[in-house]
Amino acid sequence: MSSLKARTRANSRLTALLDAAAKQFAEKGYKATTTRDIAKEVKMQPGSVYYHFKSKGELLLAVYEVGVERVSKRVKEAVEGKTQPLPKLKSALRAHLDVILDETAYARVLATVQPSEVPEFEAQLIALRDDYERIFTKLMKDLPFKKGSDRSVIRMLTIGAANYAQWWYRPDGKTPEYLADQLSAMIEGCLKE
Amino acid sequence: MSSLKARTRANSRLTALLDAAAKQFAEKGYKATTTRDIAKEVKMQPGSVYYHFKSKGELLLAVYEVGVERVSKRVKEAVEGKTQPLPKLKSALRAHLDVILDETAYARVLATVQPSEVPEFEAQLIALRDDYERIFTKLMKDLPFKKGSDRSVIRMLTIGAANYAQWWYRPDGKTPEYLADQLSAMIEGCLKE
Amino acid sequence: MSSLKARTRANSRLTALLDAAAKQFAEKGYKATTTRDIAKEVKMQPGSVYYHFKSKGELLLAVYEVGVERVSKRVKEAVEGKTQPLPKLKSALRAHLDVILDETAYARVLATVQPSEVPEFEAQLIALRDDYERIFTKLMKDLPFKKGSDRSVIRMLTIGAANYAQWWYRPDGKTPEYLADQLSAMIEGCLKE
Amino acid sequence: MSSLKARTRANSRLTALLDAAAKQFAEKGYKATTTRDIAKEVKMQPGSVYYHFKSKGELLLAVYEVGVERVSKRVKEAVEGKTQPLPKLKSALRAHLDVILDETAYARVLATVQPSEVPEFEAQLIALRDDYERIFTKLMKDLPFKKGSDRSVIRMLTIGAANYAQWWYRPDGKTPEYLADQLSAMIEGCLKE
DNA sequence: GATGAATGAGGTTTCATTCAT
DNA sequence: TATGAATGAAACCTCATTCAT
Repeated sequence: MSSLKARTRANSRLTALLDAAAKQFAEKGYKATTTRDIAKEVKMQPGSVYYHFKSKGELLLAVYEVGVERVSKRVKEAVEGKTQPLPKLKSALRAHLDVILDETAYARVLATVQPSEVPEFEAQLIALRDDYERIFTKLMKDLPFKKGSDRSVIRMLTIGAANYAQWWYRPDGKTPEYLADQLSAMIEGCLKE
Repeated sequence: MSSLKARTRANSRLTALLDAAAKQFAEKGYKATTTRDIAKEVKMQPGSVYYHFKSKGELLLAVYEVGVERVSKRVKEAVEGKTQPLPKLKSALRAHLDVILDETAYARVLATVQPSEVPEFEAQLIALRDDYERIFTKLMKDLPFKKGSDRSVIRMLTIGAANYAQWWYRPDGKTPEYLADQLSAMIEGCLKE
Repeated sequence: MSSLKARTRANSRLTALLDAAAKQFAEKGYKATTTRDIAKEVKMQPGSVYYHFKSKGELLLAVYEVGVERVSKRVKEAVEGKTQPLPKLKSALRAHLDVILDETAYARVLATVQPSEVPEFEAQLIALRDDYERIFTKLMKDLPFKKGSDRSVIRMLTIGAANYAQWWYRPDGKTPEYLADQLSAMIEGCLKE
Repeated sequence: MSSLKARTRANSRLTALLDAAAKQFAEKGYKATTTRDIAKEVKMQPGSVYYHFKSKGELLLAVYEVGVERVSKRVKEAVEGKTQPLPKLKSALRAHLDVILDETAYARVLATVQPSEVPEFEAQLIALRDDYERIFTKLMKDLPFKKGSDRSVIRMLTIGAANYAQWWYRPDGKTPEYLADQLSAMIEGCLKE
């Protein structure tokens, strides 16, 4: 099988299928999403999904891959050109929350579906997620934390705060950027001045 | 039917059933947990669960209730006697993370199972969770935030950071208290001095 | 789960289920037999089969076990009391063919379904079959074969001839006993006089 | 459509397809063999099989035809030149077992797939098989059986013993010829001297 | 206070087959 | 000569739930 990217470029049905899967996985979680319902959304027969993916798990894996790729790209772009550590992190957080709260569902799946829910692909899902989180590890490395502040714990708490936001965030309230700024301020409080 | 509390006091099998349910809901989520597996863990027949609870949803509701009660009690105890706002919040966060990361599974379910996963009881589950979160609303009301800091957003980000911790926290690393202190420091940075 | 024997004694639906499975496995083979059709024959829902057996494979295994038990019992009874090797073998072959060609389907399944068709239980199915064939190994050990005759090859050819008979035997022609006598005669030709 | 022979001569892909089908039908039986797996073995797409054959059943029929043709040819060649009935039969049995146990899978399919498994072509498959077995009917007609021996039953038992051998024969043990000799000896025992 | 037997709806997956290109 | 995409029927199996005992 050729790469997913090559395949999707050529085929709009496959893209639609992935979109539907991403949307439903993000909304309902992995287990509660049925291949039947995904198929129905793109007007396929349930069995037709299996022409494109060998199993429900592989479908999730594909969504995860796209998700990581998209959010990584956006965050990297947001950071580009910036040189000072704090503005860099701020931009990154804005991009992250923007993608997770605003955009297509792919990235949201990263925050919704825990790798442990799909034992057959747990390792691969974790690896993908770790890949992404490494971007933040790097960004935080350059920040001058106060004595007593634990860089890596703060990183995980921050990512958690951002990812969990999808469970309470309502688009009609504050913007993702606004959330990002509040979150940045929380980190800023832990820095030397 | 009499109250759950009265029933559990009188019946150890019922307690075991709830314990098993809490454990499995916390570990695998609502959908991925089967009534069969819960029953098996306490050596009941699948059908017997329905002697105690009318449905899987009601079982979750019961777990949620116990969870809220326990974590509320612990947090309230932790705050008791303290008068200054910041130490009060710190204590509360410690208690919260302690219960969520350390203790029996009941409280963890609050962070694992989203009310939207159980439409029949969504309203009640949200109400229970809101009840609990109100404790933090109050605690934060007394804190002197800097200009520009959004009390309610910071509250939600904080709770999110704490709840999400269960997905990455390993008991062999730092203690829950340590996490709580880092999280407190992040809030502290948003306060006037 | 208690033993199959105990369970079937107590429950006629389970017995009916096994009977239907045996009949259909014998007639159509393992793959071509569907759990749906087995269920339908005993007026159960397809899913109900899985209350009694964990999988289609386990259902076959149960049939195999009963099959081996029945044919073993009949052959052992047929041999009982006889002391001379040749008459003993003749009786055994008669019993074997009788059960395979005449009786309930259980034994026929042994000759119809090759263990390799059910990879998950291949080892167990082979063990069961070997158990049974050992009866013939013993019976043949006492026969005085001519020089050049290979006891074990002749045993396998004989069992094969008998088992294959179900593919061409028509109950309206000769009796199973008649076949057994012809087959005995073929073996007899290989003995010293 | 022109004859299969003509088509295969002209097209090596078709030959490969038939080879793969024969191999898999022989190994796994008709039902357990999927057109997909056959296609995959020759690196075709599943749909492409249907360019060559109208259905899975016709594919089997083609394999059966080739199988009968090959084993017939080999047996006829083996008999050629010989005049005495017993050596003739011995040669025939050797050839039969040789083809069934040693050679390409085509012939093995005759012994593995029962016509009843493919209702749409049952009659044709039986006819093909009967064609072949008639060779043995003729060979046995010339043998001087003892009184009491039933020529046609012995023929069927013999063919059964030979065909069933594929289920237990291991190439690392005795040779097919050796089996054939033992089987011949069993028949010989039923002859007048 | 529970169980044993079963249901029925629906889940994931398989597979022979079709058909436009 | 094929293939890529899909279908539709049906396969095995799961699971919340029911109910007589």
